[in-house]
Amino acid sequence: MLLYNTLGRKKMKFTPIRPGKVHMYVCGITAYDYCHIGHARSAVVFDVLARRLRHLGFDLLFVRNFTDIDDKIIARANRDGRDWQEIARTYIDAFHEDMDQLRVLRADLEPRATEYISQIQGLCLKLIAADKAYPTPSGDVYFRVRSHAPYGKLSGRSLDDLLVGARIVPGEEKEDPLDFAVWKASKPGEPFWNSPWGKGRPGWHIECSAMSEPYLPLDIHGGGQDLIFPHHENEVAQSEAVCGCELATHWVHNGFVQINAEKMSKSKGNFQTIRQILQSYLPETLRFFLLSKHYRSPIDFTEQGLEEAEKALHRIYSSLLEARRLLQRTVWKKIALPEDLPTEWTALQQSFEDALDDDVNTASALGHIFAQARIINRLLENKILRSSENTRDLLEEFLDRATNWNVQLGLFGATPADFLNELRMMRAQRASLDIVKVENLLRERQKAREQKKFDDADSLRSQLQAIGVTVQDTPEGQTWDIQ
RNA sequence: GGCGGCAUAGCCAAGUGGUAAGGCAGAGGUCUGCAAAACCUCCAUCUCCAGUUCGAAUCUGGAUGCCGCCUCCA
Repeated sequence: MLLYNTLGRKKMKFTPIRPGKVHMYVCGITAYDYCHIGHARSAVVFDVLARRLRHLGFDLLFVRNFTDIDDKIIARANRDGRDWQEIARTYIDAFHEDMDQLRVLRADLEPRATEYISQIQGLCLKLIAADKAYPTPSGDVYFRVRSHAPYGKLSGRSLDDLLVGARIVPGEEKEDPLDFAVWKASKPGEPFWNSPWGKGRPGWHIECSAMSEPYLPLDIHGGGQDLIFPHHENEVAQSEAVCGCELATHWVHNGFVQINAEKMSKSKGNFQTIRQILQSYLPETLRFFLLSKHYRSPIDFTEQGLEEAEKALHRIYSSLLEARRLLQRTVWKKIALPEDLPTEWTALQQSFEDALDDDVNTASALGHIFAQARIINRLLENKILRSSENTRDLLEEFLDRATNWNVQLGLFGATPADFLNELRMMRAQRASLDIVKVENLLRERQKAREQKKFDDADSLRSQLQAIGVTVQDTPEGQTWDIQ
């Protein structure tokens, strides 16, 4: 498969270092608040990559860490008057709840920074021994950036470029403004661990170097694009300074979720949490929305986007529902299908697979799914072909493919009738619809229709339409939906 | 200021040299007691300019606009 590599800035054929085995490390969250949809995107993107790698037969070891000690966690604990460890636990649990909803599979290993304190200190010692880092009188340890020639190779920056933008804080004990902390002396009242340099806690970047160390070299290292610099650049420097190998051969970075064409972030305060969105939309809607654009491009988060994702899901699930219904038929006839149809049918699924192999192009892959649904719908509509044995075979294959899509994308895996029902309820809730009133009107209309009082029936339909409900008459009776 | 990315129909969005996937919305038609859904048909020459090429949305140069990173951030 082709995978874009930030290191080199082009799509490259993905070949694991150890034949058949893939080590993938993705930077997880800092647990100090509920996850927003930016976190959701990153998680969903790497979830699909993980699913794809497994589908291709790779033995995948997927590691996603938690940062459970950090300035923000401490700040949050102080603000809420809670213990910092409790804060971290709370939001790690919330992360799991949210991600389970979004059908993001758990990583194989989910290490937490505080479980790796001794390894972190060990790394610091190695860096100091190699002259790559130095302690200061106040108990900080800094990485000596200028001692590491390849620094900047991932983010494509030169040290001199960086220096211009570097923040120079007076009174710091750094040898060079570019140096960054691998170990920070703790301030009074802050959590600390004893260390050779006094009481302190790890710097952010070193945590990941310590947690990924047992699995080096990594085949894939991932995270959001904002982590490229400085986080990943610093990780590269730390890890490669001591491990004698490349930290990772492939660097994969997902694009941002934007609001009004601007980056959504906590610092801008324009973020929406996953749980806020899930109050109004189904998890699968959000997942579909996030996968409807290529993972490296920015995606603009809008209500309209979610509603379109909803309609798109509705289309596929309706198709699956009708396919299942027709398959209940017991008598099938020998009727040939149009000549080019089987070829097209096979090609579409191949295109789906090819799209995923081309840098995880989920947007393209989804397009090929819709094209398949159209073929199915066409057969379902055709009064002659719908009773063909060949159609039956295609319908069965369609359902099998949906299972495959579910395995690889985490979409279309629900029972169609259940999904459509949940969707209707979610839409009813958004419209603050009085379900009891709807059902009463439906009953009246049912009666009117049975008595062939079509004017009354139409009037009731209008009333329902006025409150947003669209009624459909099917052979099984009335159904309704909200547009 | 340095580094990087993006610009495709009314909206969303694939497409990295061979003649524009898909979704939403819209128009006409089939089906229907009437509808809805579904199906059929229609709906773009790819920001602009200049190059390379038999041939470019796709490559090169330039212009314009938008975004990101350089400070915590998925």
